[in-house]
Amino acid sequence: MNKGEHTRAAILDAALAKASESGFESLTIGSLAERAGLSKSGLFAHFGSREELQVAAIEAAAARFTQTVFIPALKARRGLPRLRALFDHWLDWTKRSGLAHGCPMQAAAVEFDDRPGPVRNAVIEHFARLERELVRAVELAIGEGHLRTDLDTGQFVFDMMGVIFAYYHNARLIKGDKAESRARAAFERLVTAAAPVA
Amino acid sequence: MNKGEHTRAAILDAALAKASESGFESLTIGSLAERAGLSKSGLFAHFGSREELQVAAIEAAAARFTQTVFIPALKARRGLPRLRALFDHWLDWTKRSGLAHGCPMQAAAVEFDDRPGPVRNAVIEHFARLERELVRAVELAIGEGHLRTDLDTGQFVFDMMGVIFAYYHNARLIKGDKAESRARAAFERLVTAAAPVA
DNA sequence: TGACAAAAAGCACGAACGTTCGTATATTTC
DNA sequence: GAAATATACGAACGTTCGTGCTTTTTGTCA
Repeated sequence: MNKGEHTRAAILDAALAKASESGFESLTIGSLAERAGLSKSGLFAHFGSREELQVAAIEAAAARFTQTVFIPALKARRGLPRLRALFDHWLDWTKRSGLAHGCPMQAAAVEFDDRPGPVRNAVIEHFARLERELVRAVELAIGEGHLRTDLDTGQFVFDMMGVIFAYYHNARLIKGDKAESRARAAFERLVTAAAPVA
Repeated sequence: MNKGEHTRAAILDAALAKASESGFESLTIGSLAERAGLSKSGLFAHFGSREELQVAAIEAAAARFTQTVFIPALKARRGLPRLRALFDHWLDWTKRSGLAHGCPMQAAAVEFDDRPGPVRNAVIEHFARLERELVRAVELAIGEGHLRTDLDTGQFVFDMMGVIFAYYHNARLIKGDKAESRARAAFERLVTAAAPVA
């Protein structure tokens, strides 16, 4: 890896950590340069603009999500086990990837849902791909005979995302210690309701 | 109402509209003054600081939520009908209160979940009260015989909030037109699963 | 080791930030 | 109507914002 690519990666690391704490809107050139141990202009040179920096940070977060959630889940047997693995890794992916202060993608989704532009497009793209992959995983589980054949896959994914959102809300804002157990219980109820008819 | 209180209310109206669009962090004195037709200093005099302005905006949003969601729901018969009314009004409360660009409380929850201070405290207080009221509504439904007596009320509220979060995510970011029908379907499944044993 | 490219820093800019003044004009109270 | 208070204004503060330009340092390879 080049020197330039190396520092660029380091900058994005710092950017993700900061975005996890206080959102992507807090990604200012100055504060990020200080955190990364660079001068403003030195950092700025790596990205053409602040917006490009934000987009790069979104893409870095998405890549890390893939690396922390999807890739490891492939080790589980396909079907329901893999779907469970996806859910498990999704629950604690922020901890496992050093972003202990919350899911940056969710923050980005809320911050940019009404602000058209490249950043919003990047966020939308990530969630669209995430949804596609989840639907595919559910379909695989159906194919393996682990879930009902007449299951509404889109609805299942919708419900699953709701559980995740509720978990992050509870764990981060309220600091409720029951968040994880409730999230798991909710997911189990989802799976049970989608089980094949006996 | 005094002249001062009147303009203060007008400022908070503008603040809520802006926060609905682009979050509470976007509530700058200058831009808000321009939108409200005041000078920066004129607006500033109504609040001791930007932070106090943000807190006031949170409280105004919470009050409007109460007015748009809870108060009208009291007209429904207590028990399950009222719980349904709460869910219905919660789904479209942003439209019905002129905040078409999304739920400001959810935005605030994500923006401030890791930033201690008065703003965060105000957000936490709102969600704590919301949760209390929801639990109470569920308990009433149990008392009326509309829901199982052994229902885990906290879990039910957790699930219900998940549905709402998934709805707002889908409707706002993805602009999915199925968001509402899926949210209603998810809530119905929740209610069915919590129905009394026959 | 020297030449050349890449990377980082230095410097400056206009604009916007929150905040503090002093002052002028409405509004309320007597 | 006079006195007192509320309300709003405009100017300026020091700071930070994003973004250009130029210069210096650093890395890379013949």
